[in-house]
Amino acid sequence: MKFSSQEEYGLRCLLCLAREREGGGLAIPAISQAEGISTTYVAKLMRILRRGGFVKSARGKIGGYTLSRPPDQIVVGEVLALLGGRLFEPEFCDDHAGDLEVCTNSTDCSLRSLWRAVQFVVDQVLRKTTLQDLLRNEQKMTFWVSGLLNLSGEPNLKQLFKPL
Amino acid sequence: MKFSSQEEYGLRCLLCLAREREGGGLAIPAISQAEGISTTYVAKLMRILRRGGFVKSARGKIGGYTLSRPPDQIVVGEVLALLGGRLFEPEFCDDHAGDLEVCTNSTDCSLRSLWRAVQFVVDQVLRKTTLQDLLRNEQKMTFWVSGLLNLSGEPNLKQLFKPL
DNA sequence: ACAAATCTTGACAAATCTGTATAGATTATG
DNA sequence: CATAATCTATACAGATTTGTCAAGATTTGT
Repeated sequence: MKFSSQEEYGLRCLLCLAREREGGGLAIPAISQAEGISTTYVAKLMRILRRGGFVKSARGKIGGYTLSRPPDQIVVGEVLALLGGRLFEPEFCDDHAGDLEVCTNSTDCSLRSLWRAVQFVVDQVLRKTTLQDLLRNEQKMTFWVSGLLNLSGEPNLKQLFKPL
Repeated sequence: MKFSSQEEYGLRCLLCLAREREGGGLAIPAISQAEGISTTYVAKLMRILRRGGFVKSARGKIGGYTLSRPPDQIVVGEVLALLGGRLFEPEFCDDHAGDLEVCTNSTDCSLRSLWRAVQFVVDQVLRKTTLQDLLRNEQKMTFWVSGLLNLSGEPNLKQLFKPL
């Protein structure tokens, strides 16, 4: 299970715009330079983000990209879903009918339940995280995340660093 | 963010073995038929699982594969880490020193913190899930997962089905 | 009208992931 | 020993993802 390149770089481009105060826009070359991605790749990513409704574009000499909404109203989970799809797609195992019906294939469906459980906990985090939240530095971000997870105090912080 | 094919099919092969009571083994053709995967692909996956220490193999006419340990001692998170790697690799952003040091690059590191947070909640689920747990049917599995997530009762169950 | 800077689009090449093919090594059984 | 069934290992082709290229369209300012 990995984040795709498109998810990582797309989100970085969006963060780049979020860092511009008062909705100031950026052109592709500026984003490219700031993030160290080629201009053509930035163009491709921004096109996806535009069609997903997260940014607006303007052509011409003073054109560029701006966020469609303030950073605190752009949910990271929705951005990642656009760039990389969802972990658990409803079509994963279609042998069942109804919302809580039990599937005929117990093997597939125990996987299905597991996939859904993972999707659920991931959404718990990503639904509550906005671009604005990602503008903090790492230390603040770590404490904030700790709060998200209903952890409190120093000892639990260490859990964030514990390997599997 | 997706589970890879290798993660899904590898875990299915392992589940196939777990379903054999009393550590009875299975040969590649049997697993292939049970899961609908080609024998050659099963062979490739089982090789990975063997080198990861999750199964033992025996060659010859009465050979085949068996789990190295009982199903309740095989942690799904460890299996998936072998088959598909980790979401958050420690090398993700190496510009920092020490465990709680703040990275110089605030952008990279807010992503780093986010990735780590997602990894953390995923591990919360996958560390507590064993092959034995996955042998339940979907309904039992859904309730069990609900307990894992500190949810309780019918209303919260619905959360598992809520889209992003 | 023209030029310069910008975004837009589809096609393309390179890298990675998926799944298959093939040849070989090991072991039980007669 | 011979055979048949098994696992082992590497190499290979197809599909997908990643990232680039090139030609075009739009807008500003002169």
